[in-house]
Amino acid sequence: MRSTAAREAILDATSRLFHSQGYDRLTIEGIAKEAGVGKQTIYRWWSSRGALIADCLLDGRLIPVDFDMPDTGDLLGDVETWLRSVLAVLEAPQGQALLRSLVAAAADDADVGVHLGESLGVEKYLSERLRGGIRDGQLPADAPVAQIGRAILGAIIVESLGREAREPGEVIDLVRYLFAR
Amino acid sequence: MRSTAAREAILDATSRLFHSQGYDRLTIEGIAKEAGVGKQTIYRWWSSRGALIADCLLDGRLIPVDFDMPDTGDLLGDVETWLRSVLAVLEAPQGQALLRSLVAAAADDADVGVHLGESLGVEKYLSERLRGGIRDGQLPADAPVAQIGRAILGAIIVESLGREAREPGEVIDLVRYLFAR
Amino acid sequence: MRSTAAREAILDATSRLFHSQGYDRLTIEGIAKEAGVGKQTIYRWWSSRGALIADCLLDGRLIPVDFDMPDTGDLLGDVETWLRSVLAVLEAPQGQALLRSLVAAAADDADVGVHLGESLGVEKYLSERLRGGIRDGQLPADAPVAQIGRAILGAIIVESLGREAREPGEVIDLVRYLFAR
Amino acid sequence: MRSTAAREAILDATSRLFHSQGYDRLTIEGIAKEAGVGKQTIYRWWSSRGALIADCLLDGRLIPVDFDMPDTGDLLGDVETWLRSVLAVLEAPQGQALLRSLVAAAADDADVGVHLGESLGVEKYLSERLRGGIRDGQLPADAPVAQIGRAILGAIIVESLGREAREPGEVIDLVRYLFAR
DNA sequence: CCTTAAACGAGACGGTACGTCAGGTCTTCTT
DNA sequence: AAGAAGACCTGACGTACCGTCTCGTTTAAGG
Repeated sequence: MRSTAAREAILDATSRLFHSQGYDRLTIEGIAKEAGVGKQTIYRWWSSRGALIADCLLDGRLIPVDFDMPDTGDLLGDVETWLRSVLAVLEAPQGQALLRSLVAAAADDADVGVHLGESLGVEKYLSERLRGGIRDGQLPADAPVAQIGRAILGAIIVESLGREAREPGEVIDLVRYLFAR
Repeated sequence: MRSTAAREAILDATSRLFHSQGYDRLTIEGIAKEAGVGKQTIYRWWSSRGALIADCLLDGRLIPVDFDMPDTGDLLGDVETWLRSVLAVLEAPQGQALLRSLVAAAADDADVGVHLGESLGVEKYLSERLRGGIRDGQLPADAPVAQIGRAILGAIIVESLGREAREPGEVIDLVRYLFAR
Repeated sequence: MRSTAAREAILDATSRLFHSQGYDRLTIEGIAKEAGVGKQTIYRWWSSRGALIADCLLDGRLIPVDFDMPDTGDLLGDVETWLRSVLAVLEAPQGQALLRSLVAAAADDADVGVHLGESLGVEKYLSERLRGGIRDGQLPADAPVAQIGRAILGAIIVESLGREAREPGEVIDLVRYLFAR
Repeated sequence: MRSTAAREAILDATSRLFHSQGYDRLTIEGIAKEAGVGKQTIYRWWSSRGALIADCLLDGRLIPVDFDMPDTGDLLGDVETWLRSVLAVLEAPQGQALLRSLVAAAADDADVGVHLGESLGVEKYLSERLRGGIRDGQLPADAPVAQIGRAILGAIIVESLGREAREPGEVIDLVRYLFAR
């Protein structure tokens, strides 16, 4: 007999606070107060802070972007389209901090970890499109599709962890290098 | 006049506890007790938990491996040599957890972030070797060296965050793909 | 909803430690540990160490003596009865130290101060009995009743602060002098 | 080869801080900093905070008033003269707080205790004058001189501990009652 | 429709850790 | 040699959250 209103309020409060304060300042008490909810109601339905964030992630509340990707037949162009929508998130105010918070949450909690790449569209769209690239011969048959997806996302993450002043074009250079053959 | 004994004891305790308990369970009080030191002595010299970890990282206390890399003339072979020594860290017991703890620390704290790649030898050895690959024509002149380094490290990190049962060969496939042309 | 068990345990621990260690060695942490209680539970209900002691005082946990005083018609005799029960507290082991601790607490904290004389029966019994002495003519109508009470208690306190080896009869001499006319 | 300059500076700082902050906020570190002195220099010459205060007391740095008392032949008048100079201290700004701080220090530390009454002139002047009162027949031969002194001082202290809004005349009523016969 | 058990908000509870303050001891360098 | 400076270990401060545990109070089914 679970209250959907409470669930809504909790996930809402969680994503709001996650965005405004980051993962490390996110507390269950803060969420409960923000959501106007008792702490027990949170503990009743989620086993940990991580589970809560994973739920938000799955609901698309943390990265509210649609990473759907067209298949125009131009592999490099399509991948750049996807990449630009990911980079757009990072260029928003606090975008880098948001990514690092997601990474921190993913490092802390397995639930978040398994859903992080997913909610950025890596498996669903990027890898899928790469497999298309193999089918139509734009990529060699033995191209390690999943690894290439991880490499692109990973390069973005490592750059963010390094707090380097981002040159927006750099990851695109990587992508071009990956498919230039 | 700063006590070197205290500094030693603190960094030692920090790395010991970091390895045994991970970043999220690492507390200043725990370190102080383990090191037989007052908390104030820690706060006097380090501004945060992150600064402490960054110092351990620089001292090579967290990843006690030498990532020096030969230049045998065989680019792919040399990169695989480097990669294998990185993967060896992950295959040790708790290796994956160690990497995730490092990532969590890097996400939390800028000091750690800027030194993470460094202490895995990414800039110092890997990128340097790649530049050598450009010089001797094994890589095209416009290969984005730094990005390739981040991509390899990033793929490893993303895989670890995803808690995927590691197939040891997978990242090597990526490396081969990157240089196979 | 406040836990009476916790309140009981805290006041109990406080008075126990106050007796055994004195005011200056009395710590909130010590009380919390002795009471098997979290520190916050103390801070939630008492604003300071003094408030805690004042509460113990009001509950009769620090000076567990009944200072009720008969009215036999013999003013001097009755006052001596009261006085002897006060002196009995001082003659107990650590009695002088207990009084000094109470005085220290009263000097530190207003709550304790306003209740100190009260819990020794100065206002309730001694002053009341003196007013009876005025009514039946054993004291002049303009005798400063409250001041006389304070003088007797004050003489005891000053003597204790002076660490003078107490001659038990001395304060009684004062009382006799006060009423001999 | 003790430095008198340091001694001066320390006692000066102590009494200055004692007056401005009270006994409970008086710290050795604060005194050292205020005096421009190393902590060790304090610990070298005084065994405790109390000893320091007792020294200040003896030097007349805490109650900078001369309680010398004339002998005009009028016992009550002379005692009132002494009393008024004591009450003047209390009526100064923070006078009550100063007295309570002295009492707290006296309760904490025996050295301070034995000198408190003394530095208010109780033994030296008041008791002495009372003995004169016996000699010239204004007091009965068996009047408990020391006790009467303590009673007067004690009444003032108890009143101050009770945080009662002082009616300046009240203690004088006590004195009049004590000698009206 | 009415009861009745669950889910709920509120928040107290025993804990752990935080970052700070001061205690008293101990160099180390200066005068 | 004594002192100024201040690092050191210790222990307590008052606060923030943790996850668990009552409390009444909704609230939504099922009798």
